Amino acid sequence: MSPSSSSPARQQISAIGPRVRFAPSPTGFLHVGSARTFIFNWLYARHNGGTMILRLDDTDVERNTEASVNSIFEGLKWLDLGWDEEYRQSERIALHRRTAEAIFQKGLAYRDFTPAHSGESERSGTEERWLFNPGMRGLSSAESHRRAAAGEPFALRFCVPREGGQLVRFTDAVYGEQVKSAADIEDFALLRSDGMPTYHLASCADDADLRISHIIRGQDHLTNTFKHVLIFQAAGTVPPQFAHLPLLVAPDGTKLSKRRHGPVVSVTTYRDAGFLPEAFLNFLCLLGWSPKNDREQMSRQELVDAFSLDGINRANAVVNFREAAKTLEETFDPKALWLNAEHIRALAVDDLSQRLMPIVREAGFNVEPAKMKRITPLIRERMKLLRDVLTAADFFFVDQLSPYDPAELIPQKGDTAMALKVLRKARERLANTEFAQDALDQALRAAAQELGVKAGQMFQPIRVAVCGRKNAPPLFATLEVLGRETTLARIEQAMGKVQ
RNA sequence: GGCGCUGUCAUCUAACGGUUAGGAUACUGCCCUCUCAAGGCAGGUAUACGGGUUCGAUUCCCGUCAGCGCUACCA
Repeated sequence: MSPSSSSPARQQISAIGPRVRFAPSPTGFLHVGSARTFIFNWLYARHNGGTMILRLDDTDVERNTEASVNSIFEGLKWLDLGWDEEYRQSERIALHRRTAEAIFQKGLAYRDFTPAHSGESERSGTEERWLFNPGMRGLSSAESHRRAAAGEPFALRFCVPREGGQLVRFTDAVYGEQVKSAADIEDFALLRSDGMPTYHLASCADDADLRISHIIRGQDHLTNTFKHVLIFQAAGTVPPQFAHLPLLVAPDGTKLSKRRHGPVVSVTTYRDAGFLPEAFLNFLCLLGWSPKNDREQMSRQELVDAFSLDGINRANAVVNFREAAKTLEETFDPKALWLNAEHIRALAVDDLSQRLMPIVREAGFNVEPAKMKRITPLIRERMKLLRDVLTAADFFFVDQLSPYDPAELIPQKGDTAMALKVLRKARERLANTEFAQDALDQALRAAAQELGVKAGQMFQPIRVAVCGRKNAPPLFATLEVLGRETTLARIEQAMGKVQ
């Protein structure tokens, strides 16, 4: 399950089970849409006992960066799903060229000597649709060879059959039977004029060579698939099975993009905000896929067991995040937050506690793991994000409470006098009560009765004195963890504030 | 513009011709309760529109509208 070291040398190809791949192009950080594609591939592989392959599609030297490669690994590492084989397209260019050459030899591709970025490309500016350049497609082979031999640069284009109303077809596991007239497909490039393979060529050549059995990818490739089928056939291989995934879109319906939508589309944003990888995984799975039994909160293993291509639907799914939200929490899709809270509550206390430690430490608090373990059960039902530990349990970490409004110390339907009376009583009683939940509970309730105030009126001033705010975890458990010394000191301070 | 795909509550989705169109999130109210949460209960909101086919359409067909994707020597 751990990533194999990047040895591009031919690895043992397993003949057992499906072989799927995730093939990102390293032009930015790991996008949530990409992460979901990875996840669906991984789920399919694991459910069917197959092989998960990571392939970096880095043939575009202009735009690929090593920083992007790193950030993709960073995101995938956080997801913690792993893969079985790893390749880099840039190390397999010889294969791509061989494939292109073979297609050319069969007469299924031709040289296009049109200079790159020439006036010709302005065709995209016009409303004209471009299918091919007759002058180049119709070049005699003698002429073609002559110009190539003379060193004139050319791109290699696939010669799409456009006579006789040929149809290109394939079956998509999600979108069903797909048919398109070959006449509607343009003569796409296989090799650039610098000899580098294009995405279409490299991708198909690698898929064939790596014996990929199922291509599971975004629906933005659905139309491209017709070209790919043409390439596979020209290369003399049987196309793999296809399954296209509905796209993830923003609330405005447009494709998720960093430029338009900001950091909410980056996987690391979720990590840094305190999402549990298993919750994030769960959330993404529910976008465009359904187990069909109304299950929502699912563990990694449950997802593997339940996953099936049949459950994938066809309509785009919107990630319901909010741009321009005031708080971090409001930024995320509410369902993602809810699922995260569910997963947090499903975690064992020790486990959660360990995950909380680094966050607390990074925030500058020095807390012993043993103490954290005692705090965790008090706050875990009050967290949506791991980072919430900082606001939910802050008073456990500090020596000195940050300033709060003394008015908060005044109980419901009470006054300053009552607050003072309660605090005084609490100080007295807490000085010689055992600091254990039950004992504290009994002692303070009894004290309330003696004072003739309601339990709530008794507890609130103490809570505010000790936590610095009205809303906090259950009081007795809190006091128990805080201990007598801290509790009494804070009550003392509170008394000073009311006067 | 051409080609392709899609259209069920605000959002994620279920219902493979027959359901009072189900669940979840979010929202509102009530209960529980030492506050806040969590939990329980209850509530409102949906089949884009128009035609067919059928005894019967969310479901099948056609059209309209809308959205998205592709239309690069990007991936």
